Amino acid sequence: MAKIQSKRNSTKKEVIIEKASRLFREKGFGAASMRDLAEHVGVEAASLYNHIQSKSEILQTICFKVANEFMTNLEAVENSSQPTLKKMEAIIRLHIRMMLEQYEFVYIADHEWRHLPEPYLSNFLNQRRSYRKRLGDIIEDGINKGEIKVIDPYTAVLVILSAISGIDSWQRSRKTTSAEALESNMVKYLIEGLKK
Amino acid sequence: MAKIQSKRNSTKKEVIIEKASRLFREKGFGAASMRDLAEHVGVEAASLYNHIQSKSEILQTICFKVANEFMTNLEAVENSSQPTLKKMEAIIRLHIRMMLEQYEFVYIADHEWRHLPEPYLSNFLNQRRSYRKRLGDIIEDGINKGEIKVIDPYTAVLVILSAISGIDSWQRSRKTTSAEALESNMVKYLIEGLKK
DNA sequence: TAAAAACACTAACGAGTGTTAGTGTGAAAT
DNA sequence: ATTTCACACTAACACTCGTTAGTGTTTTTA
Repeated sequence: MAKIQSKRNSTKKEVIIEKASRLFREKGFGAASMRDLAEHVGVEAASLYNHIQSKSEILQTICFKVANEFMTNLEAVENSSQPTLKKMEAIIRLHIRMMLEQYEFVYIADHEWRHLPEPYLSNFLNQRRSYRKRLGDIIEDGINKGEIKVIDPYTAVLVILSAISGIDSWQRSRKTTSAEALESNMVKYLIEGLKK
Repeated sequence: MAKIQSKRNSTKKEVIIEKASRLFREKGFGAASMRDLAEHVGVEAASLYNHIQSKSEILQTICFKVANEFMTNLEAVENSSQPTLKKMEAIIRLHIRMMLEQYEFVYIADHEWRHLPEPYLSNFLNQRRSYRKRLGDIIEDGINKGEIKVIDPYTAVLVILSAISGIDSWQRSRKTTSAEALESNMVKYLIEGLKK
């Protein structure tokens, strides 16, 4: 089949995307060049095109991989029959874990989606809008059932998602805080704001 | 004195910076070109250099203008003798208002500082680190005085600042929510998480 | 072992980048 | 009225960009 598996269990295309994710985060999509990327992969720039179609295909792959993962999780939570607070906690914990474990990917989907070409850009934004809407619906449902405090659902979603995505700017400057401690501290703050 | 004031009370340099802030936000610093900017100003690209020294000078001006404004406010709050919760509310409200009223500038200082050249980059990051540290100290002080709930101060700062900076991705999609409502909803959520 | 497929290489393209040099022009200062 | 100064212009330089063509080399398949 494929000639090379540069690391076990990963095709060269996957290696490229992984290296690219690091580069895109550090420099931004626009400022990261294919020659830059090629050097990190250990190959000439032109050779990259034996594995990928374009620079923007890399961005698309990353953005939609992340979007799909969140969407899948959301559906699972929606279909479960936990109390609202537990649902929200599950979602918050997944977001934090994704942020800690797949940091580069999540960061790019969060900050570099602007550079997606149409029609992917619209597609991505639609998915994001839908995700937030459904998250808001869970909260609204909880309010109606009297399970959580009366609060503007959209504001709550905004606060929760933004707070988590802010971990990026924190993490590297506070290595003393362990991942578990950070997770539980954040959950505490964010869930407390929902409790009656 | 100066020949032109393209709008009353603003020099051409200020006009350039204002137009640039819009452009940098929409496209990102790297992807926004000087020829792009020139067109918005209504002038040829080369003419911009009669007013500014370089593209990156524009970014520096914006980033440090915002940083200084926040720093000045923080000092005022530190030197005041309100209870901790009032201090935090004042800071939160200023952040939200800055986000709503000087959106482009704040957004760029938040997202495009990466492209600052040294030594400005280090300088900016030091200021940011110091700002957060001092914010954390206010919270810690409040905990010691028993005025607010026991919580990890750094996590609280992270949640608060990130939540507010997330307004950008929200605002345009929810025009129905007025600025005042958004502000009071956010303050409610964020302050509630601090109360005993 | 021969044919085929996979993939890395060099060279180059056309377009776009920030920026500088040099020049012209009209308004302000003397 | 003349000099000075602010500022817009055109042209160009020296890159860098993503990407393609074409070729050689190595590995897999038949």
